Amino acid sequence: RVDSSIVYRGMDIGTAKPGPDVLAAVPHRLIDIRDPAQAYSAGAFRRDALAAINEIVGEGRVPLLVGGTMLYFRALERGLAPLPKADPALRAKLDERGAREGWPVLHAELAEADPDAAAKIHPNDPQRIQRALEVYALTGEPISRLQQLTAHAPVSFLKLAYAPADRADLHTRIGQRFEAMLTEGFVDEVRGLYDRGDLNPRLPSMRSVGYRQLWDHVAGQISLEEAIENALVATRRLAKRQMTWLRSERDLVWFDSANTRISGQTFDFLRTKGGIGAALC
RNA sequence: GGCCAGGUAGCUCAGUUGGUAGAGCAGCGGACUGAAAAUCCGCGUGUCGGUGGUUCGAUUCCGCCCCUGGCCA
Repeated sequence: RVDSSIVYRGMDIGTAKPGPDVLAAVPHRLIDIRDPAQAYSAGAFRRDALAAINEIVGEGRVPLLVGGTMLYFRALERGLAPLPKADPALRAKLDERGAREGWPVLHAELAEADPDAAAKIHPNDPQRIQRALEVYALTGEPISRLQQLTAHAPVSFLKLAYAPADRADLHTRIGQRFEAMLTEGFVDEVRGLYDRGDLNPRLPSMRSVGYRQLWDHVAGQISLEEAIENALVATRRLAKRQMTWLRSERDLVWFDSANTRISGQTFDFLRTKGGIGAALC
């Protein structure tokens, strides 16, 4: 699975994780490999995914990659630069400075160390300013230079996109899916995570769509109605960003909701082609 | 049936002493290299309820009609 949220144990309903019956019938990788208190990353995904792909190919089988975390697909396909991984202590320090001095100040600092990166990063984008400064502090090298060393992945894909052609239809489906999640007990799932006591809303896991908004409700800050509306808005926006990624992909075969039975043919096609499948949903 | 208050963007509303209108939210487009379900950037999308009249010009003023809410019958 190419999915940044489904990696977390105990986050089942809100991530639309496949149930035990499906998992038993179709072997899935990269599910339930992290606790919600931990972080996952594009780099970790790339490492894990390549290992899983090698293993599956070694068994003479065809790996099928499915999911909607488009950065992970891109990291896998186009590779990642040799950058250091996150340094939580350093990030905490930068966060603190950003809150106190304002991110434009840190952006100005970045402009001194790495003008190229600063030119590409907006002064209001804390996450990227922080990352660029982090890389510079850790390596003494500008991130803009290191990114040029990106090595492509040793794999090739057949890329299939599956998305409703009509936006109104997409929004209707989002509403229905969220309704179903609530019926399955999504609120209780979030309450359980809240009650653990060691999680907080700044964690990557708890920033996930649905969890973040229901967390606000469970914490008593907003009503359930508001939380639901906020979650729906966040889901629609997520879907829109995924569409933006898909539109920027080349060599993509599109399917919409009217044409869902693609697995049989596609799989045969993949076997004869000897490639690796990728479904971007 | 009578009186009053409203009818402006998808929603909630502002505004124009008469020169065809703007905020928030929603929405749409884009960026994206170890947090990515994240983070950030950009964009008003409109028969100003309808129809006559006054006027060089009406969303704005006047008449009639329609709709919504409240009060009185």
